[in-house]
Amino acid sequence: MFDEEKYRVTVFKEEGFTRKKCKQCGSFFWTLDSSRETCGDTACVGGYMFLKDNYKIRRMDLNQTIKHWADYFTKNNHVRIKDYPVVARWRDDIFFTIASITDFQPWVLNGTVDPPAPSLIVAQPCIRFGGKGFCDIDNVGKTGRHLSLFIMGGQHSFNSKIKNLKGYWMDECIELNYNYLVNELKIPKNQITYKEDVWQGGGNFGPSLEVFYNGLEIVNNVFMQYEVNANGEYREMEFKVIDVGWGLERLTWVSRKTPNIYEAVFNTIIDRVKKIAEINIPPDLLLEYNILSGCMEVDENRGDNLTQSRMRSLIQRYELEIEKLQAVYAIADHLRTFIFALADGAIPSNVGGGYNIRTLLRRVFSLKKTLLENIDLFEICLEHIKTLKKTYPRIHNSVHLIEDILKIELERYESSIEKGRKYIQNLLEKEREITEEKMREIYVSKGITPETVKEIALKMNKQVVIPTSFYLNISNKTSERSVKNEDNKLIEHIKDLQATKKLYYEKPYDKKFKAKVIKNILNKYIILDRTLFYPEGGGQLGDSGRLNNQPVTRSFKISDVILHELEKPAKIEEGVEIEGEIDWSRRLQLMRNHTGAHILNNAARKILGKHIWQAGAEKTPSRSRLDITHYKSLTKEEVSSIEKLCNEIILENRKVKIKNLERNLAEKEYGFTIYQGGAVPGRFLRIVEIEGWDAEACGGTHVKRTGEIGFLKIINTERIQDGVIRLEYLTGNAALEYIQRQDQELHRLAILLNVPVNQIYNAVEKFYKLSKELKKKMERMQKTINIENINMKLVERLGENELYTCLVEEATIKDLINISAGIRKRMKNAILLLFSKKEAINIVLMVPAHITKNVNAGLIIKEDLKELNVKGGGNSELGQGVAPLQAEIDQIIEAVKNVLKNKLNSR
RNA sequence: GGGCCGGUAGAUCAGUGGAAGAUCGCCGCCCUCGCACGGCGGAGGCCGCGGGUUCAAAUCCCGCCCGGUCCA
Repeated sequence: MFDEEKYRVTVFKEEGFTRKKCKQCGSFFWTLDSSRETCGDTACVGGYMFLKDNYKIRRMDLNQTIKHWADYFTKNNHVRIKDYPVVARWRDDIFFTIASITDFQPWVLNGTVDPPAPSLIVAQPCIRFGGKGFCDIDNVGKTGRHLSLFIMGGQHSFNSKIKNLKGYWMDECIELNYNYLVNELKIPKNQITYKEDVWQGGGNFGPSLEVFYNGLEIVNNVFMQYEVNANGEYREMEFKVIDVGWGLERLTWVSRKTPNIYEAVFNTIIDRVKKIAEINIPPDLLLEYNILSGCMEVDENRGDNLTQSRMRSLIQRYELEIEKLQAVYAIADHLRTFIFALADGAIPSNVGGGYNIRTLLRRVFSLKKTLLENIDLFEICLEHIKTLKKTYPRIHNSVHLIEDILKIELERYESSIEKGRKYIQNLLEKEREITEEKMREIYVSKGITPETVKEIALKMNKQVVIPTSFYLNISNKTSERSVKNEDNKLIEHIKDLQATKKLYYEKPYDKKFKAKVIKNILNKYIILDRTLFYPEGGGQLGDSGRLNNQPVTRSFKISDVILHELEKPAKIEEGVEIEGEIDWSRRLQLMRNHTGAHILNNAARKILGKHIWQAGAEKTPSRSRLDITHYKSLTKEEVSSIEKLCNEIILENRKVKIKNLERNLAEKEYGFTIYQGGAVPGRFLRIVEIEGWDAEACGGTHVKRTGEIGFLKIINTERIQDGVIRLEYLTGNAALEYIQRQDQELHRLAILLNVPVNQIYNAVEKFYKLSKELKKKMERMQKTINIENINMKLVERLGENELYTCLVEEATIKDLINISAGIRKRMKNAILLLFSKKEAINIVLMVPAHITKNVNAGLIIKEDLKELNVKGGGNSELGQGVAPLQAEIDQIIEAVKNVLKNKLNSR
């Protein structure tokens, strides 16, 4: 796409790099070694060849690497900024921070917010679970270089004349980086190659140069320079950005020359586990094996057959030990990701990013179970924390959770496996084979893999075939959601209008205002130059009220224009001044609920731990709810502690301060906990701070002091999904009314039961038990009943059988059946025809088992009594049915008698 | 966020429109000097909740709640 000159930077000219074409992959690359034929990519050079190099490089651990790297760039005019959380709360398109550039998307890159400095660096932990070109979890442990979490050394420079940002561009960038590699890290220069590539994403693109050290990519230099429009035309951007990502763990690896990246970064953990698991592989053999392992990416080319067989022959006698060792690597990696994610507020769950965390943990459990029974996962986590906290002190946030969550997740995993095992055993006993269809259903609905099915089948001496490309065929057939497009039509009407002035921020306690009508759309939507009406947003409902006495039912905004929706069409002329009034009691209640949400959120954080984040919220005047991230249901005690703490904050009558801050400043001053409500757009953030308690970026309306909330009552909590707890709460009048209603109900109950309120529970328990006992007693009596004490009449002798009938007062069908069964026990030959009158005439016909070859009781009721308006059915021994109240019982008896006579005589 | 599977005795589950079951556990009795085993008997159920269809619903339909699981 770009020609040679685009990549020919000053360093290449000065040092004498030449451009060559890789004989393996065909890419162009730059090198100082005129005899080199390959670009330096892992597969092209046949593995991690740098491990065979004899050059001495300073040995560093990961913390030292980060410091070494950061020191170099800060000495060279870069500002080091604090890294962002791994959970990307400021983004609504991704769950995790996947690159250092993520920190600046979208606000810096789209020009809304200025970067903290023209040239900066950040040691950004990034999590990648999969996706095209990203780390596939299956590669971790096997390829020697893949990690599910890695520290990306982000090196960024921003260039814009308009914004007065004077960064640097390609020449300077490559020179700077080249000097670091050669002079600081002491990597031999003739082993360094620069591979040409084109980077693109999000409508932007530009040239990139990937830097390899003899088989290992260690830096990628991306120069975002062009943008593409809808027609495919492109033009140079005014705002140009350098996006360089250093693989900091890879630098550590290069410095230590261990067989793979895991041994370099997790060495303390791996040494210990190796002893426990008794893994002993000769070091030179492991090195040889790992040099080749770089070509074994699971998703892409699995390495050619030659490499595979060479690897196999290398480890012949150590196959199990290699497998174990790779499990150790994967576990060490996964647990590091787990604790990092936990520290930044992610929780294992069946939805969202939490699901990735759960999958990761289950992989750990499974590897431990099959290969490394004796290792202690919690200890490994603690070891990670010990190392990581030197650079990332916040990692400590997760320490109080790890043990508990590991325990809970393990229990869930095991019970899930156990359930699956039973289900499969059951299925295999009944079915001869398991179809592919069934296999798919089992996996999707119960999470049992075909491998597990096969394993269980094998133990039962049954054959099961695992379908080919099984996992590829699991696709999601989700229906598209229909999008409400009424708002889209409105966009046409408002696109040239100015932003509405927001009076509700300046004067949050005003009820009336005057404003000019800017536009009237279809006599339904009114747009003013200014308004007190708060538009729906941030989980808070919009205001209702009146405009010139016309009721307004809803207010909402499209970009910065606020629309007032009228209840019924009204002619409000454009250009005139009108008077508006908001429904104050409703607004006040919304304000109480909103400030209440902030208090509640932090109270939950204080009581339950730092992993608590807002996961959603809704505030209506009557009822509000706040969803928080937490990994198990709340106990009654926890709920009342949270409630108590909330009300203390309310009683302390703290100030609620509101200020607008530049995004960078707000993040710096208050930290990332300001993003409780999710992504907030714009350069300035409106920070709502409850003095000494909580600060959040929030566009809602709030009371001035917490005391105005009056009282906060949590009325219900539920687990709406794994990892998310919903708290329903009320404030102010609504809370009081709720308590009063509860109180009234209790008193009604107390009067009914004739006991004091505090004894209601005991009283109800007593009555409940009594009613159960009576029901039992009744059934027992019905079953022991005798013909004599129930007024049975003999209708007819039919050979050895006798037809009896009886009308039982006040009996249900079920009673009749119980009575019949009771009599049957004593009189084996009786044919019983019982009736009772309730809403209709109930009929039960019970015949002895030995005559059912001739007589079918159910069929008699169903077929032979049709003419008498009897409806019903049953099995051969027992028929049941009903007839209308006015039917003649005698006629029914007569009919049954005749049918029986016929059937029994004709045998 | 979307899809799928499930909720029946203390536990594990069977029951696909016609009398609510099995196994384990629990209680009592027999056997034994005693225990375990064995034998006999018994207790234990709002069949998740709420509607609907039907003469009749654990069973069919709709909604909700709860649990599990897969995919983004």
